[in-house]
Amino acid sequence: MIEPRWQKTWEAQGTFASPRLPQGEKLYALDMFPYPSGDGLHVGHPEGYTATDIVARYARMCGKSVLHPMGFDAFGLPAEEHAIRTNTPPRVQTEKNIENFRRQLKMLGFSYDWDREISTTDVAYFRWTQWIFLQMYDSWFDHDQQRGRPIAELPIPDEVQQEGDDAVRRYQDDHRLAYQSDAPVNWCPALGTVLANEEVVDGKSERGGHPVVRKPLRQWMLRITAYAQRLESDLEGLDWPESIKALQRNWIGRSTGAEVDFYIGAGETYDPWCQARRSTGFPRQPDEDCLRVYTTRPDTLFGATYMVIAPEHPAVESLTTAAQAAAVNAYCEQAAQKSDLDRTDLAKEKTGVFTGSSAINPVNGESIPIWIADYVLISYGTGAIMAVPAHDQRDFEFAQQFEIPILAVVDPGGDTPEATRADILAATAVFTAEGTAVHSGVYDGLSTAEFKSRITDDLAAQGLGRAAVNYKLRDWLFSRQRFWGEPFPVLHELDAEGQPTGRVRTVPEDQLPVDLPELADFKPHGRPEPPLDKAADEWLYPVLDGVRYKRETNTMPQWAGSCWYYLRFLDPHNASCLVDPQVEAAWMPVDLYIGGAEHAVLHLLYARFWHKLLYDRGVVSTPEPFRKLVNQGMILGEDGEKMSKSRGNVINPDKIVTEYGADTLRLYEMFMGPLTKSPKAWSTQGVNGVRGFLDRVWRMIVEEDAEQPVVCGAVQDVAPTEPQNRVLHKTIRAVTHDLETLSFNTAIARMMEFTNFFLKEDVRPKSAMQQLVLLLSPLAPHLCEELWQVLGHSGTLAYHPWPKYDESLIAEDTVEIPVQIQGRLRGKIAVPSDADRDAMETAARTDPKIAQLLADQTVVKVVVVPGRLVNFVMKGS
RNA sequence: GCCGAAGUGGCGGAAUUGGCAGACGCGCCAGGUUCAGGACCUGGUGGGGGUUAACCCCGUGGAGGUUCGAGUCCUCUCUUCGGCACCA
Repeated sequence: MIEPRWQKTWEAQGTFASPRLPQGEKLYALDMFPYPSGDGLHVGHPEGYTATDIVARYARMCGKSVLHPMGFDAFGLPAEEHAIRTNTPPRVQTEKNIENFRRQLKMLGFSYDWDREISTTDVAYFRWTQWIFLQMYDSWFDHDQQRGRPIAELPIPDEVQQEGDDAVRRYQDDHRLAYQSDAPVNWCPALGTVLANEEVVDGKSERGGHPVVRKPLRQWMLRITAYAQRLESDLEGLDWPESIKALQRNWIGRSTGAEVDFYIGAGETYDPWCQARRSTGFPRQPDEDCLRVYTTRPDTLFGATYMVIAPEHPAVESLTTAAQAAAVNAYCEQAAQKSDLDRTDLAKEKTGVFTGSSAINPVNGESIPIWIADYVLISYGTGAIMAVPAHDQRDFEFAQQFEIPILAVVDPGGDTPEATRADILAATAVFTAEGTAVHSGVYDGLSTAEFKSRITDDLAAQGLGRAAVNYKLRDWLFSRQRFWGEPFPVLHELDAEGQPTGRVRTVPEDQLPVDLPELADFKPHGRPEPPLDKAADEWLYPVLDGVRYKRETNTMPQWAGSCWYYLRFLDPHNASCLVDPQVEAAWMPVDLYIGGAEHAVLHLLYARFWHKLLYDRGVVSTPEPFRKLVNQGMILGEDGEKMSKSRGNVINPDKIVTEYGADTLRLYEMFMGPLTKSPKAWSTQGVNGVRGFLDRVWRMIVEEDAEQPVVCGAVQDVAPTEPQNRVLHKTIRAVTHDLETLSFNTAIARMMEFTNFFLKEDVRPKSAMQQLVLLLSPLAPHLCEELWQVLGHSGTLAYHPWPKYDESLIAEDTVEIPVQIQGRLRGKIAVPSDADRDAMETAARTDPKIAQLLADQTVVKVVVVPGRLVNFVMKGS
């Protein structure tokens, strides 16, 4: 077997070790590192990995310094579940799985620099994951400068300062990029454990089908929303698929509109309030006697016939009248029980309850009722809306349900596909698009766009509103109730009774890492608190500077380790910092990042967020980590269905390598179609075809049936003939171009054509054979190294200069040109390749067949494209 | 509902970006080789018509349009896949 032999050679000689710093042009080619599952490598993995490997090998032959690393994203739920099931430490199984993955990756001949291998579960690695968390904790976001800054630089307002140190501390805590908050968890009493979202199906545990309830728990959040603006606008400069950018933009969900305050005080105090607002302007925080809403359609203010606040809105209590109290309490309690899913998917009918109070519409002074309904989310905008039923689908449904008046204030100007103009103006149909204002006082007749900007300005002048931007993006719930994840480097201070004081202290940097404790067993302890609460006291209760603490027992989510692994590859063994700044500046950004589209949003957004914080804190030198991103397509089974054990259509890479070889697997996956095409169905016949091609390449160069591989007789040390040179140089040109554009399928097709041609040649110039071996080597490295040796070379070809093509050897003396009449193909002529228009037209007219067709016809126009075609246009066309 | 991607032979897919549609591979057909099977080699292979020759017509999901010329550009439309989905 030649493949394992070459793999050993590469490893023994350190062929693919990257230099600490690049010399000359650099290429950082990165794969999305895998989660080492117990099932081993899936054929989807080698697809992207082969693509980056080809690019990396090609770049080396072009003289670039290449960084091409691999590692493992090894924290995760399956290992934890396995540990619970077998009561063995998760690290044991994880390391077995990594070993298997490493074996499989090496078997495929990827040119990784294995000295840089990392796993997110390495203590020496997650030490720096914890360190980055400390940077988050130590940062606040300066909205004026749009960047994260050290918490020490946070300006403290005087009134806070006067309240004392505790107030200052709380104020800082409220501004940190990592902060604590109560967030609901999926608590399953029957299993006695907290479940991840993916372990909950229809409100029941995936395993066992036990009921799951939502229970608030103190957890860590990351303030990713602070970076929403930059995460969106910086997408523009990235060489990413537009579809992925669209997905991220959609996820960030920027919208523009206005915030407006509705007065909720007593009617007779409305005028003085308005007066006061005119002088004070729009306050940063709304005062108690108003309800602040966010709307993208301030132009529909005149059509607001009621308001809605979320059940969790702080004003619920004060707005509820005695008569409504019972109904409101019941409704809010019910809403609290529902999960987000229940509130969306299952709620076909709008629900809500009247508070008994009303507010005053600032544009016309009219009083409108305030309702509570769970179709308004506390987590978006201000948690309160003005409802314009005539021009919002949800409000329309709600108003119909509860018989609230509907007033049309936007004239569509004509019938729409859904409704007539008359229905819309009569408010019996909803219209949500833009139009012309009606029933809007002095604003009547304005277009939606004009109206929006005009009324926003007017409200701002009166101190009643202001332009505002909102994002769908939410802060990132960053803690998990798991034992197989990075511990937080955080300590909770305890008082003399052993109760938490509420003060938090971070583990000093020089005491990192905080390693995971050894657990006696892995069974759930039956409480919603994290499983690490079972750890031994010496881990759980450290004493620092004479103060006793309890460690944070939440762990970080799996995303944490993958947020920055691309940085550690640059300097994986550095014990004194995350990455040497000189090394970072030399290698970053990642030039090519290939992985599955399933990470389009979360991983790529989280990683960009972390990178931006590290950029703001001076750890990295680029604002974005991944310059070019490519998503490989999904590979389906032979039946065209997604591969799964239950369907029995899983293709095992080990089996393919055993039967056909690694080069065949690599080449086949690249030949299946465009890299990014998705999905692609596996075809064993296709694998066979590719194997046949590699066999023909071998036979083209090597003597068959010889004891030892020797160059076959047809391969001779002679200069190529003119046609041979043409094929050779065309192939070099096409393959070079195709590798640059990641069009591996066509590159392979071009080399097949080369092979088909030269197999028929009785004499095959050795120089041409060598060039082909070089061209094919990034794709099928084992075979090509072997052929290179057979052709008489001693070392590896991995750094041999890439073949160059000579345009003058490609050019033909004469070319065949299609002749068209009325745009239809009617004949072909052979002309000198440099023939001018006149010569081409003459040649076409002289062709017997064309001449006959042109006889008795009036040619009104002749289109001649030199080197391409001749087209005669007749009268009457 | 909104956003995005894609529809080309029996199949996977090419087409230097407006210039000979179907490269290359699979499959299939015929022939060669072989005890046989497989492997390998040679030739053919979009559909229809034709005196089976020359040649003609049709053809890139569908309908229009722009152009001397459209798989490629524009408008409308259908289908499939992926994502988001009470975000005011």
